[in-house]
Amino acid sequence: MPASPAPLPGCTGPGHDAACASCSLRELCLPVGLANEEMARLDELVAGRRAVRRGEALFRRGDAFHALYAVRAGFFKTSYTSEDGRERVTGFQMAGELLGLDGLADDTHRCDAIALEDSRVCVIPYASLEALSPALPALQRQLLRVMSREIMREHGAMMQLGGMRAEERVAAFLSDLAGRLQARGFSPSSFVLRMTRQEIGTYLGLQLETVSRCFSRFRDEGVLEVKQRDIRIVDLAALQRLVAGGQDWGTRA
Amino acid sequence: MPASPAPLPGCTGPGHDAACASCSLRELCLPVGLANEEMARLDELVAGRRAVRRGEALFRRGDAFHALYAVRAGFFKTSYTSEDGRERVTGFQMAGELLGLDGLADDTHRCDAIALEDSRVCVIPYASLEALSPALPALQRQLLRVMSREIMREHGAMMQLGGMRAEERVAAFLSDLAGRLQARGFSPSSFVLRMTRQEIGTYLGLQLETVSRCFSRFRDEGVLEVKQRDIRIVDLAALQRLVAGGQDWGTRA
DNA sequence: CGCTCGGTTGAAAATCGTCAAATGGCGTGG
DNA sequence: CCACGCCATTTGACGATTTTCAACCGAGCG
Repeated sequence: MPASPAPLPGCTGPGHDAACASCSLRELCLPVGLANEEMARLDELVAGRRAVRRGEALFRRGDAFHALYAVRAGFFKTSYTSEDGRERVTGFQMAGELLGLDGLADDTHRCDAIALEDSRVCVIPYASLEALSPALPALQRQLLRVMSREIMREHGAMMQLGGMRAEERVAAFLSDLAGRLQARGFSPSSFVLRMTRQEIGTYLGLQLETVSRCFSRFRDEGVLEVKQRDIRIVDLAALQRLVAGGQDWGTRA
Repeated sequence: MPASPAPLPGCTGPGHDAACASCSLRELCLPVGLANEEMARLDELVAGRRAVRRGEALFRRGDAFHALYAVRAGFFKTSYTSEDGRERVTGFQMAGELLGLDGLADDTHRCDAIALEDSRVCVIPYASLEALSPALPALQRQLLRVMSREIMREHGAMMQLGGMRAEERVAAFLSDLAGRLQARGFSPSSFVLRMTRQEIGTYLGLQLETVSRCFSRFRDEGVLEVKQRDIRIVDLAALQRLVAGGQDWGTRA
């Protein structure tokens, strides 16, 4: 790690403990495809880090938009909350994923971002990003790519859900989660859900009871081991078959 | 219209008949918020126009990505098609809306864009856009905004659908359509659907029969007049109440 | 130790998908 | 110009899935 000293012990200070160049997430984060020198400049941009404790908001709907956030560690959900207090989860974000893109549209965040466990993020002031962008075409390109990917993700994942039944949705959810965990070097088969059944439900467009029942059925079928939020995927292939099956009839005859 | 002569009679030539500055869609299209001089430069970028006849593809999944398209007139759908020929519609685009953003992620289009009526688009080569971008921060900003909006649109519209029942989805669909038509100076209450019930269905995650039944029910309730694809919205407020109601219980108890 | 919250499970009710048939428009070809 | 056939749409009946309502369990916390 050439650009920065070893990770600092205290991590809530103004500086950040790992430069982009030495960050283990650089292959999943904004710096994808940037040359070392470019990465260094992006690095200067990162205004600092912020710790968000479980249950706290990184930003809330209505907040002025002035920064993007890269999740460094932890787990977030983004959601809309209607006046009467009911919420719809729009996504779950883990390390290496970007938060705050929703604010670009009109300089105001349109959803809440809540930490589901104690988390840390890199703060990337948007003004600086914009200022630096002309000098770093690769960065701008990457930013657009990330956004495009985001569009595809929603577009893909969510739209597909439209044509799936409950079991298939839950299978898709678990399979997606497993894939993302694996990409980050975590076990794709054994993990702890950071969100409640209710949150999964509103994300998938299902009732919490239905989600619970799906978990139970998978357990009964030997596909999954479930103990509350501890999940062990026994037969990932089976889950993926379910997903594929559901996509297939897509719009069915 | 200072910059260009009146719309030319023949419109399939290499040039385009209305410069961005004089285009009636400039408030809805990429040029939003650009100064006149900036618009002129964007204008130079537009490599030309392309006519796409009903049923033809503007681009298909797998096509190399090299341009964005602004719909100048007409109506498109974007969709994924699985191997067995079933398709899922991911969106409908009308004049002033951008197509092709899906290709940014990895330089390959990930969905099909099909004209639902004879249409014309402005072709904006992405290489030029990227090259010009550093000199036109406002343009870049606008591009990001459009993408952010797109994300919110999907995220918003689609996610909401997750928690809605069939009637509410169809109401949301019609109400959204009415709003977009109005923004373009068309009648928001009387219009012709350019897509089939099936396409609406796959877009909303419903069966075509269910869509048809919803139309019929709305007709019976005096909310709508339906004659095949001719639609007249009699009571828009009622539709909007349905949508709001559906969002409210959002994730229900 | 009692409480609350999250999760599980059951049974009844409602919604939506599935299958089937009939109608009507539109374009093609005679 | 008309007849034919295909496709989109509508409508009905039935069945499957999912929601709703309700009760219960277990873990964590004051």
